Amino acid sequence: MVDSIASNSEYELKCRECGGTDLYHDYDRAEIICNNCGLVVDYNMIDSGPEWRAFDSEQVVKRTRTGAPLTYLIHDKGLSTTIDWRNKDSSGRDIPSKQRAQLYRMRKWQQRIRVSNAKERNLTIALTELNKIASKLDLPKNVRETAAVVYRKAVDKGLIRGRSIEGVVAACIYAACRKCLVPRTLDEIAEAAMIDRKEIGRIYRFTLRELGINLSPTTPIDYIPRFCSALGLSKDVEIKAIDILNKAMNMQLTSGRGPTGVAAAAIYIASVLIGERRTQQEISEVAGVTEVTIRNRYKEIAEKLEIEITM
DNA sequence: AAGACGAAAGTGGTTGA
DNA sequence: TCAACAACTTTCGTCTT
Repeated sequence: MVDSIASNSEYELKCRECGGTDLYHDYDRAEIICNNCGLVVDYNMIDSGPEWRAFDSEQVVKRTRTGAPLTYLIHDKGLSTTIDWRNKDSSGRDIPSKQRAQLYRMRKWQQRIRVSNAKERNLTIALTELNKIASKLDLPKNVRETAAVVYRKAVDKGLIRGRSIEGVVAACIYAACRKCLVPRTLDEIAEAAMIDRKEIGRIYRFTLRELGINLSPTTPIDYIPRFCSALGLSKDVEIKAIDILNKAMNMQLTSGRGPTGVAAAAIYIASVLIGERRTQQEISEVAGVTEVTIRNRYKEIAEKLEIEITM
């Protein structure tokens, strides 16, 4: 996330996904959210300005900085009161039996109010599921938040009815990964969520259409950092691979090709050129494509870019 | 022996009538 | 709804290091 702060230097912020400038600065949560497509543009930003500087649009936002951080990952955004289950008062003494009964009733109502209607209940289940899947995939927090935002929109639009909560959650995660430019393949998500890949894809397309979200197609470059680190390759290889991809994309060598296959081929070429060779099989495993595809792609690229590969 | 290569047949998804 | 189609996969025999 550091580089995104740097590249969006000096608050000339646009959503890097849809280009929208309608950004919601949530200073309480230290996040910037695109009102157009729901992307969590940035998080953990530092509010460097003094309290009184929030004078225009931010004035509606509460200026106080106290309280627990809000999060979209808890169904009530972390705002609820929780009543302790222990029968002790604040100084640790036992609470007399008369008041215990009252406390019991309070807890009961608290529970009822906290998860009051169908939507709340749905969110509770879904967000738990979301975190479970996201943990399996080691997804960073901003991706989870983005997925949660998308899911909330889906619930508001009533898109869940007729679909499984898990399926929609998986689709939201898939979308969030792409929005945040850390794409996972449908296969990876399907495995973590234990849902059929086709179903996730179907729900994904449906959700995007219904919510009017536009995602630019993933580029092979988005996959490079993850694949390289999975292969234990150095930054040099990564840079070289991205360099190759940029040239290849300029020459229209990537259109119509699966981005993972192209990324795998670029890494293969780069690893050979830099001298940190990985076998086609090793790369094919992390990229989720076959050696044959890597071969086909890298033949094309090497030929057109006139790169000599000596074994 | 491992890795790379490439032909051939099979598969799943998109497109256009 | 169906057939055509391109991309990709699987499989397998051969070549190279």
